[in-house]
Amino acid sequence: MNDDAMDLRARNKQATREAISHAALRLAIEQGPHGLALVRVHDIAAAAGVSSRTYNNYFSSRAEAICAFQADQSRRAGQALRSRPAGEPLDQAVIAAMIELYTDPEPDKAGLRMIMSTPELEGEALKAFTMAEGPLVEAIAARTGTDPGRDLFPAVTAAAIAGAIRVAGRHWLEPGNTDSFATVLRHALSCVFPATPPEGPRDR
Amino acid sequence: MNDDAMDLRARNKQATREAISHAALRLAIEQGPHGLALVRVHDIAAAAGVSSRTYNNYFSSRAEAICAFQADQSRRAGQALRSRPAGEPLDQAVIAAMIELYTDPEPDKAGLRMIMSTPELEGEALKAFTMAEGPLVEAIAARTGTDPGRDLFPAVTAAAIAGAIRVAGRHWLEPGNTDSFATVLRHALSCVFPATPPEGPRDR
DNA sequence: CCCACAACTTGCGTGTCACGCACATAGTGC
DNA sequence: GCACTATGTGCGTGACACGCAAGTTGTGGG
Repeated sequence: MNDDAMDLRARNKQATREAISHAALRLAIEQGPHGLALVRVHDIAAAAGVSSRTYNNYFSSRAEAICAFQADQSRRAGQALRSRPAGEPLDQAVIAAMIELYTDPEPDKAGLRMIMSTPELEGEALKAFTMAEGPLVEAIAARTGTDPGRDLFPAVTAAAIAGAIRVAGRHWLEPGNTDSFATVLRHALSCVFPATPPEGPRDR
Repeated sequence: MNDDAMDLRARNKQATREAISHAALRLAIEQGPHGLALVRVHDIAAAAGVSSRTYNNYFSSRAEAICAFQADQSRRAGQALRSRPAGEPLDQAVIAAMIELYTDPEPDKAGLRMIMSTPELEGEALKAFTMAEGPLVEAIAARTGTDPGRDLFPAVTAAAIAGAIRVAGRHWLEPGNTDSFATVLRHALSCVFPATPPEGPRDR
């Protein structure tokens, strides 16, 4: 995260990666959901200032490059939950952590609309949201004292959270909606926790 | 579903579609998760008895063909839930409907392992599971008397259910597991409904 | 300060793929 | 039986993913 913590090589690599994914998303937004096929690999690479071959060293498909930002954000979900106070109940911790992660800053509506409403990107977008689950499972298990290998609760809850975030994004993009993303996300996550989950480890 | 309800054209089309997807899945399983690149479009088409061009008229990627069966099953989720008795509580209806849909017959372990543990298929597999959500939203909304356009509960719950089914599949495939899929699925879905959802329409 | 090594970028060649187009064939309804 | 439409097929084209080898840039030891 902090550039000073990496050597020059790692910083350059990170910068190249971000330049490519940023260029890919920008060009995709320019063409809109229906003109994705017009965004050539050559154009993305040129816009990022690298060769087409280098683009392929970082991403193996346009979809992967376009959705990279979303995927990176999802990867931070576990860390966001872990950074909440230890005593905080799971539902409150999850809601606070996810709102902080996904609304700082407010998501780019055009970018989110691009990756969530383009059929060719659908699979990669789902992968991006699903990437939050792995880290979340560990964080939830640690907070609730359950064993993710024996108890399905952490994995199911993580999947439900990721699904709620996705649903919140879809709802936020709808034309008539005027609420902030934080508001929508809070409502969506509240549906995941209608009641506080049971105390201590569960049987099986 | 019933062939007699379709004319000859539709039956032939359905048969071709199934022949292609079945051949694709079979060849993929033969090569295993690591040899997916060796399964050529030409081979799939030949195994299904059609030309490569026809294969492309039905599916636009190998992943789509291989995961077609899973996708078709997900599309029936809404109908499965609607076929439960009207008075049955949501949680019981969902659990009964999903167990019936996904364990009749017991899933093919090799096929499920193929689509769930092959990186190149990950996006398409997620799309396949997510396809259950649309029909489920309508069925849940109808059963709970909520408006899916105003209330996020049906969509979030549908996403949670689809996620639970996916988690159950992953857990069922783990080496040490000896339970039937119905058992695993029941446990996973129970995590989605720790308490009965509130009665009647919800605010917002 | 310099040099050997490792990491990264780049150009080229190859095999595969998705898809538009035009034509052949099969099913349908009058 | 006859037009009409839907579907299957062969061919050609443009794009892409990736292996390979050579050039370039950063790193660390002497």
